[in-house]
Amino acid sequence: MAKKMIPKPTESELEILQVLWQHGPSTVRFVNDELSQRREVGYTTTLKLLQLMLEKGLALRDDDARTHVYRAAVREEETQGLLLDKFVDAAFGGSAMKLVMQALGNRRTSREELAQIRRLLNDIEIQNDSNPPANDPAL
Amino acid sequence: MAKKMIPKPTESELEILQVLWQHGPSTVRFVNDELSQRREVGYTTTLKLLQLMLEKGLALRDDDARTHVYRAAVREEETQGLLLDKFVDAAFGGSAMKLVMQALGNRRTSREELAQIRRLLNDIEIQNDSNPPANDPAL
DNA sequence: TAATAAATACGATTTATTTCGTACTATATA
DNA sequence: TATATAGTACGAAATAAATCGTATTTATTA
Repeated sequence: MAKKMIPKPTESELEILQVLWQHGPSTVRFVNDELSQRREVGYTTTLKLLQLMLEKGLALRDDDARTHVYRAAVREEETQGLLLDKFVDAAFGGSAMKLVMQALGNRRTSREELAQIRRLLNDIEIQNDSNPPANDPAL
Repeated sequence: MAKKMIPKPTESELEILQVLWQHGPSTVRFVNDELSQRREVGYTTTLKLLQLMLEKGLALRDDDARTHVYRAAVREEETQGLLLDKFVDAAFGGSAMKLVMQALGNRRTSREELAQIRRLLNDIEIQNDSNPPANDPAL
């Protein structure tokens, strides 16, 4: 039996998750204020979204006090990874490479960021070398 | 005045665009056959989608013959870039860096692909050097 | 030529998502 | 304490997207 089967967040839910990830446990008021900085959104709309997220298992809440406090029930990296997979499939026909090239090619990337990527690349190559694939043509 | 204001394709429309980008101008029948390999979808559903895409300016068609031929009206890289921007915002809080690190970190990347990225990194650094930002701390 | 098959057109339904109004309850304050 | 304020609950409307059924037309073939 599947453990929980938490669904993929919708656009609006993701927007809220960003707030919760970034700021930690928050009241509806706070989340709504944050969202309102980006676009117009009614208080009860945000409330309803958070209630739905609770039902879906995307959020948890502490309702001991009158003013409830919500927090993310899904981890940031995990969720991003999931969404990334779907996105690579949907928009790049499954090629993560094409996505990376686009992301790097089409925007300004600072020296520090470039260095960061180089370090990651090095790490990956070390991984590859100490753990070569069974069908490595070099073998 | 905005030139055309072609809307962002929906999930299903994107799926169809992938077919058109990959195979070129296609009949409804062909597109539907391709989609059917991935999931169940009725012929008239695909037809309707293509008709909507035509209205929205996402697709063009040649209806000289009885059997119409549709083709993409938007370029692949351009559309991917647009969607990528939105996605980085929605899922990664605007940090393309985080996205790239995730994409590279969480999946197997071959030596050839790694080399390809290094080449791109080099190109970008050369660009940066010949065209340094006004507030470059190194200056 | 009559019947069958293959295609388009398009309204209508279904499903998912977002938004909001209103009722109700608890707290704060004049 | 009475009133105003801030909060939650929740149904329902509004919107967006996908799906489908059926009518109609054109081509194929028996």
